[in-house]
Amino acid sequence: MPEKFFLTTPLYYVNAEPHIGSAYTTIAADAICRYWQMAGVKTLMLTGVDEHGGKIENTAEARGIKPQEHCDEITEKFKELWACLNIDFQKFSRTSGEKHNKVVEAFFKRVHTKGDIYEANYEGLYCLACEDFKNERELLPGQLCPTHHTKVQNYSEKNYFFALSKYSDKLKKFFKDNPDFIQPRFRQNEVNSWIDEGLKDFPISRSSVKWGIPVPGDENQTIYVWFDALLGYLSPLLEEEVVFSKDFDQEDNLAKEVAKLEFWPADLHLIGKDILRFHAVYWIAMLMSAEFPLPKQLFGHGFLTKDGEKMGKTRGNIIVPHELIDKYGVDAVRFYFLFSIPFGQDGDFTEKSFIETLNAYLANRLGNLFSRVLKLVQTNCEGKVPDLKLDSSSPIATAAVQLADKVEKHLKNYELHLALTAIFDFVDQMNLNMTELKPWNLVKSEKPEDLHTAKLCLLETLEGLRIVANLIYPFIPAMAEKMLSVFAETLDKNPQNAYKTVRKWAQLKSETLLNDPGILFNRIK
RNA sequence: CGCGGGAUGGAGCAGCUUGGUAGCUCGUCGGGCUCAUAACCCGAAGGUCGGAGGUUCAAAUCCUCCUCCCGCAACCA
Repeated sequence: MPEKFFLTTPLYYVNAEPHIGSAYTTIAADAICRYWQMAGVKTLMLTGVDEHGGKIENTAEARGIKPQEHCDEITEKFKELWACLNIDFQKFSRTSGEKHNKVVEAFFKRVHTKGDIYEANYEGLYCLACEDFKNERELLPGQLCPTHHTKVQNYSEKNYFFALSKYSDKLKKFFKDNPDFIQPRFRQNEVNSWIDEGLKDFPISRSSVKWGIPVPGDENQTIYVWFDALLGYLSPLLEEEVVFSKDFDQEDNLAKEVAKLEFWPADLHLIGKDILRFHAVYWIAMLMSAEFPLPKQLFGHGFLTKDGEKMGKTRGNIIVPHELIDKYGVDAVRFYFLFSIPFGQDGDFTEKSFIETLNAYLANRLGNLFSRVLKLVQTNCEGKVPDLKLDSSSPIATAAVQLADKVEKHLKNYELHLALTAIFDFVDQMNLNMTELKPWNLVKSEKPEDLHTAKLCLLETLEGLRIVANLIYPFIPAMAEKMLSVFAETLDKNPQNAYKTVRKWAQLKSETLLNDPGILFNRIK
């Protein structure tokens, strides 16, 4: 078990309202963090927004409002969505804040002092209509801008460059020495090939963008968004009085403060595969330059498609998180994405398979098992925990106490879907066990030993469900709480305390009354 | 030869790292049970694992080549 766990989601770009992709990342992050938190690890989850850049400037302008207003609005939507999705983050990072600016300035100065920032001319193809540089590959034949169909021009501007090329060998060695750093492992190949192709210094300032952090000592340029945004993982951890103190950006002060931080470096940067380059190459090199402690792991998950197609506004096939939540509930959304997409790979969303999965797992298996056992306990045991001695060597008991280890193993490997699969294998086992023993028949028998067997079966199932409820909590907290409320009279309501009993058998107190939670998850018709 | 991922019964996927006669969910068909949310259980039909070669006693799993799909390709969030 780790000593502490600091996880970040990407800082989402506020160019548009939150979409299902951001929600997916954040749900996964939340499940991972909730697990460690429940297991007693000191945990910090950071999410937030990335607010600077020319694109935001343009979007705000198009809406006829100031960039800051636009950012504030979109930021609220992100926060609201995280609340709806039951996301339990502790830090929310915004890159438009004054404190963040100070941190970025100090970082810039530090890297500059290390000799890794220099001025040079950036030459590129510029589209006057877009007011933006274009990549040769995206141009139409004849060097025409793809949006404006006008010819782009050669253009040269003075920029500040980060000396990325200096770090090729160091990065190479770092990834070689830390083979588990990039997750899933297959993504390491891609990173290696980027480095092998040769890393070029890249410009980290823009003269055309106003909405950004001014380059220290050069008010005509702003710092490139990525250089700024990545530091958003750090700035919220530093205290105000430290950042705003007089000599904060002098000498090694920033480094000293970073060294003092309890949670730095991040144990996991959870990101989408699209921004792997920025994290695996740029960010690590930036931290190397500043001589700050490096993160422990990077996980690049896959992308979601809808009905086999890439989602996009132009295609009009975007999944709006709120629509799904309103229609099916938070846990349904959380469960589907965590369970039915092998974590790390791309996954497809179709409403049909969404509904099928939820019905099969949440309603037919878990929900139904709850219903059947509680009904039997109600009619045959006066709704109380049967007063019997449990055998801790029965198949159900054995599987139950081993379940936590399985779940934890998969969680450590970020195999969230397998963690859930393990839980449901156990649920299946209990369903099957009941079907075989037929307690509903045994209770009608004249023989006392039959009645005993029946009640023992019910008690075992209750114990098993107690463990399931605890272990499934990080994934579907709301439903898990509903399950735990059944045992309210006999269990600690705090998930952290309840979790302590997850590897132990026979924890329910005899003769305590069980609450009826009603239907756990309604079948979707 | 730019890089990476994928191609497995009707649909969606797991298995491939550590080779040994293919597994899950949904769907279909037949049966059972009745405690339960038309649920649960059993059984059946259905795949020679994209194609071709190779290594091996043995390959979905390792190697080579090919085809098709998707993503990325460094100022793109």
